[in-house]
Amino acid sequence: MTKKDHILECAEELFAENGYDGTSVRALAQKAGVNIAMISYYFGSKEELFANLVEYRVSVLRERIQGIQKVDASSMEKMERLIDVYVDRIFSQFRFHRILHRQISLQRRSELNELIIQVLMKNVDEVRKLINEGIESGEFRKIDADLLIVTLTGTVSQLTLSSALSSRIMGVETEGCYFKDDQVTDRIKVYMKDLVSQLLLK
Amino acid sequence: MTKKDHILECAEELFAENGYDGTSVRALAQKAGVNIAMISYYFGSKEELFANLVEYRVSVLRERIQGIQKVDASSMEKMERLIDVYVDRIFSQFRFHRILHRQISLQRRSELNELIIQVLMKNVDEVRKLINEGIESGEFRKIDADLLIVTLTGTVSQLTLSSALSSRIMGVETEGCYFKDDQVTDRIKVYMKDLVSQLLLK
DNA sequence: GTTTAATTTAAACGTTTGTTTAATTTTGCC
DNA sequence: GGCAAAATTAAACAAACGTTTAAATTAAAC
Repeated sequence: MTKKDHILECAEELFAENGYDGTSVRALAQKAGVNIAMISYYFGSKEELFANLVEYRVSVLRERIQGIQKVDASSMEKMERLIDVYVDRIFSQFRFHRILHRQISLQRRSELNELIIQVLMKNVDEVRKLINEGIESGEFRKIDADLLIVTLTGTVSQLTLSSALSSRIMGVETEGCYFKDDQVTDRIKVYMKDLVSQLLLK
Repeated sequence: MTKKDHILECAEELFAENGYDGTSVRALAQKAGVNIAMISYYFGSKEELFANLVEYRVSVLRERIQGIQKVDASSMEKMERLIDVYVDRIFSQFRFHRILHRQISLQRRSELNELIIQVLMKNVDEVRKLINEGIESGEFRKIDADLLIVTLTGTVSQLTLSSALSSRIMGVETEGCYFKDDQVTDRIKVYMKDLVSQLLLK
C-alpha cells in the first residue's frame, strides 16, 4: 500500500468518526504519521483529497450488482442474492458508506454531491430494472418499486449510519461494531429476504 | 417568538444545510441578524446552543405516539395511524430530523449523543410495544419487530436525510422540497401502509 | 560519485474559528 | 427623571484552521 493510500485510509476513518468539517488536516497528518504538508503535496487540498477518496472506493460499487443480473435465475432468487451482496458490501465498507451519506445529507449542492448521486443512481437503476422485470413477468405483485428501493437502502443505511441507535433497537451489544458479527448480519439478511418475499410475491 | 427562539430557528436551518461543524457562530449571528456576542450571551457556547436546540424540539416527540396507544382500535389500525403521525411529524420538522441523525451518525460518543439516543429509544419502545401486542393477540404474524422498526425509521430517514437522492429515485422534481407536496407524502403513506400490512398480516 | 528529481521537514503564512471584554444603548421600575 | 438591570455593540482575544514556503533529506539515474 502506497503512502497516498495510507493517508486515504486514515482520512476515511477520521471522516467517519468526526465528519469532514470536524476533521482537521493536522489531525489527519498526525494519524497517518506524515508531515502536514504532505496532504497538499499529494492531493492539492483537503477537498480534493475527499474527491479522491470517493473515486478510490466507488469503482467497485456497480460491478457486483450487474453480476447478479447476468445469472440465470428467478427474479426472487436474484433479489435474495442482491440482498446478500448489498449487505455484505455496505457493511464491509461501512465507514465509507457513512461518509458518503453524511455528505449527501447536506443540503448545499456541490459538484461533489452531484457526482456522488450520479454514481449511486446507476446502482439504483440496476435494482429497479430487476424489480420491474419481476413485475412484468408476473412473478412479483405490483408495488411502488422506487419506494421499495428507498426501503432497502434506507434499512441498511439506518443500520450503518445510526449504528449506535440500531444496536440498541436490536438489543445487540456493540463491542467494536456489529457489522462484523456474522450472527447479526445473518439476522439482517434473513429479515430482509423475508421482507422482499412478503412484499413482492403474490 | 423571542429572539432566543429566533436564533434557534436560524441555527436549525444552518445546521441542516452545512452541518454543526460547518456552521460558524459568525454565520449564525449574521443570519439571525444579531451581534455575534449574543450567542454566548444567550446560550453560553455553540455546543450549549446545540443541546438547547435538541431540547427545544424533542419535547413533542413522544406524546403523539403515546396518543395512538390509548385509542381503542385494532393493531393494524394503530399501525396505520402511526405511519400518518410519524411521516407528518418527521416531514414537518425535517431540518431538525436531519441534524439529529447527522449527529448520531458520528461515531464519537458524547453525552449529547447519549441524550439523543435515550430520547429516541423511548419512542422506539412505544412502537415495539404496539407491534408485539399485535403479534401476541394473533393479529400479526411473527416478525423481527426490532428490524421492522429499523425499516420504518430507515425508510423515512432515507427520504428526509438523502432527499436529493430519494427525489431522484422517486422521479419527483424537488423545487423547494417534496416534503410539502401532499401528493408525494400521500404516495409515501400509501406505500408504507401497504408495507406493514404485507409484512404483518397473515 | 555527482547530479537531478522526488520526498519530507519545520516554520510561517494569512484567515477564520469560538469566545470574551468593556463600553454603550435600551429597557423596566420607583 | 433617575437609576439599576438587561440587552446590544464593536473590538479584541488566543487558538486552530487550511495552505504555502524554502530548506533539508532521500532516492534514482547516469
